[in-house]
Amino acid sequence: MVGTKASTKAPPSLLYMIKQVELVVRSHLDELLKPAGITALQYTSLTVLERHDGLSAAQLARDSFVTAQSVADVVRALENRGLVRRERNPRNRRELLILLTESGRDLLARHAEPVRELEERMIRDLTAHQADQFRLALSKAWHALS
Amino acid sequence: MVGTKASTKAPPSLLYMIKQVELVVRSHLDELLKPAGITALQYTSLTVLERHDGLSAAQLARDSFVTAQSVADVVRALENRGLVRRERNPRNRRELLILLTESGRDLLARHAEPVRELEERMIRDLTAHQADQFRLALSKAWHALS
DNA sequence: TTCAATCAACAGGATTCCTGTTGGTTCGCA
DNA sequence: TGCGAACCAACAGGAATCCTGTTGATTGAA
Repeated sequence: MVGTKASTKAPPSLLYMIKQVELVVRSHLDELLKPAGITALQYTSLTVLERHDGLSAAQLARDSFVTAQSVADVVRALENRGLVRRERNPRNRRELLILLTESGRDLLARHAEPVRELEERMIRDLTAHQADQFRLALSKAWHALS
Repeated sequence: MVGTKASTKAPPSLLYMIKQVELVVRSHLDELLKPAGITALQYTSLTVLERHDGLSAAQLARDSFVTAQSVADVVRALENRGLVRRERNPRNRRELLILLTESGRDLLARHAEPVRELEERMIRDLTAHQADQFRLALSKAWHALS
């Protein structure tokens, strides 16, 4: 992070620091996931589906502050790799539900531990209480802008 | 953030929460910057140059955990818009220094206040102390992964 | 001087994101 | 009942962001 070191100027903004942390996380995730042939964004989408299997692309888009079209690009990539499949919602024929496949669940299981270790490394210099406060601050920041 | 509400499942990971906050920040920034015709990423690059005018693309790349080639794409866009110019480093003829133009400084000045308001809105539900701790946690997280 | 490291640039391609449009589905309301 | 508003997926097309691999120039150190 340029500007971290001693300087007479103002500290970097919180907005900038969040971006920098997200950036370094993504670079580690991409490295971790390279053997699996998927990007950090694709992996993140899979973890969302792990929590909420059977979301529609429109729901996923609203959650992600991007357009449905952008989500469709990611979902198509995941579908081509056989990690998700799509199925018409029987209760609402407009919607196509996105569902994890066995292969998708396998991929998530294979990477759960390395990703957990990455997160532990990120907060290794925080106490348990500080980590809780960090989580709380992120949650409040997200709510304030949503 | 899907999964924020009551659920029997585990809470979303910190890695995920960071991404979500960065995402919602970027969407607000993009909205803010749309009239200026630049993206959130391009604006962020400009603010880095505001702090450290005359960086080389290679330095910028190392700071951003992306390749020099990716940085070059952003810099080219900024150069085409007349917001930065490039100039051979007289002390090291390999390097091309990236410098803000008057137009670039104007753009930064025009948007400083709205961006500051966005950041204030983000932390409106945090006390001053909590905001400081938030900043500290982000800094420690960044260092732990760099 | 020679060799490794560094830097910018080019080619080429994948991914992520957008706007705008079309057509099908659902739902409320006249 | 039917009709319009809202919603959903998909297509076309394009911009922005990222990558690998390569080339050539410059630098600095052995």
